[in-house]
Amino acid sequence: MNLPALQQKFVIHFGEMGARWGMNRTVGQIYAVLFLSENALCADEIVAALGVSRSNVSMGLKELQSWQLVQLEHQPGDRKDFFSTPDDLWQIVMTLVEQRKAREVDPTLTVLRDLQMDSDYNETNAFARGRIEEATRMIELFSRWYEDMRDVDIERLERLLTMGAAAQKVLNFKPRKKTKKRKEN
Amino acid sequence: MNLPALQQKFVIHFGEMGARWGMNRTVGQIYAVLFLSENALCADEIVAALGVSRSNVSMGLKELQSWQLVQLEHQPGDRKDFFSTPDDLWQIVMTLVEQRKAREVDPTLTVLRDLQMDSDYNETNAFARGRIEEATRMIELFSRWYEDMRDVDIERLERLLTMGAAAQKVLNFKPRKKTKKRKEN
DNA sequence: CTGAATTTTCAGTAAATTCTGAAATTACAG
DNA sequence: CTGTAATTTCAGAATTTACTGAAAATTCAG
Repeated sequence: MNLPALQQKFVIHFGEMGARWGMNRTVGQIYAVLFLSENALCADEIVAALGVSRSNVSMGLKELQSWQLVQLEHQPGDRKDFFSTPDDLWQIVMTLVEQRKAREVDPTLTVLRDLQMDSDYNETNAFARGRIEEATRMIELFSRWYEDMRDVDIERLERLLTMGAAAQKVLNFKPRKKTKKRKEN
Repeated sequence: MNLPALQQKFVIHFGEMGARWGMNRTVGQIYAVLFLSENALCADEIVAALGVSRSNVSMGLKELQSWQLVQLEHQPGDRKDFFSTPDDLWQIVMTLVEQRKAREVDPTLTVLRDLQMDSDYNETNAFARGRIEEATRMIELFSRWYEDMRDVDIERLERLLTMGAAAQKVLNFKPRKKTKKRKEN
């Protein structure tokens, strides 16, 4: 890997995280390199930075495009494709959230609804039915909230988050539930 | 797999999702079986339901315990371990969020802070430094919000979500940003 | 068109992860 | 203690996923 030591740490960390975020290591690393770069980079520059094969970078960039996490641009008089990440970090976060919702929660909601349409849904034991319905309601609640919040911009977000936290504190006149799920390892 | 057809669909779906959620297929399936079961189950019952090896179930249950997603109990006069999921779905969701935060965002915050402590941080190019600092701020913002919201219960949450969404609509007197990140595939 | 530059595809391989069965360990009733 | 039930560990096998290099396809200047 051919990068200043500090940036390399960042890139390696994002590689590890990428793996936990449904991409893979290389994809995470490509993203990290682009994220730290002021100007858009072409595939060969990424190859040089990461020391992986050209084809791997090509596939990684395709993956990032499918996540809409990366922008393709062209430079005058150059035939190569150049890639960059949005300047606005908040937009990046929202895209990530949108994509993960689409990949992780929407399909579940679809399955849950399908199950409830199933002809022998009512044969299923009542407890399982209750669980399925409860889960459906919970996901729908979040989905509706997400739809409402989707386009909020970052300045407004800071206000809303503060507001939400304050509201929570105000509403919370009863003593809090004992918090037993704090981890200590 | 030895389960009523409808429950089997549910279990298989959660297996696929489990894989996207940093567990693996079997772990997701074990969780799904427990989630749909009114009473706690022992390992052999899970083996029977899923048709995987006893040792695989053992490892899966250990993993679920490390996520604190599963409770171990004992039944009078029985030496086996029995496992169940919390009755309260909201608690399950919060545990998931807590755990994913601990696995996906906290380590990143640590790395970002470390980078900024690094002796040659100031040698790093200004753009990259800006990105790192911006990312740090964003994660800290969410972390603080999360801390405030962590122990809210579900009835209160419904109010807060509604409130948040309403607040967002009220604040949003300016026209919304053009939403260009909706995917259509 | 032609051909050089660039990107993409893909079959095969490498690497990583998951799963199993057998053996080891633990837990506890008698 | 002893013996049996139950759980865990772990080395190797099976499966899945990631990566590469070579070949194919695409793009576009001339």
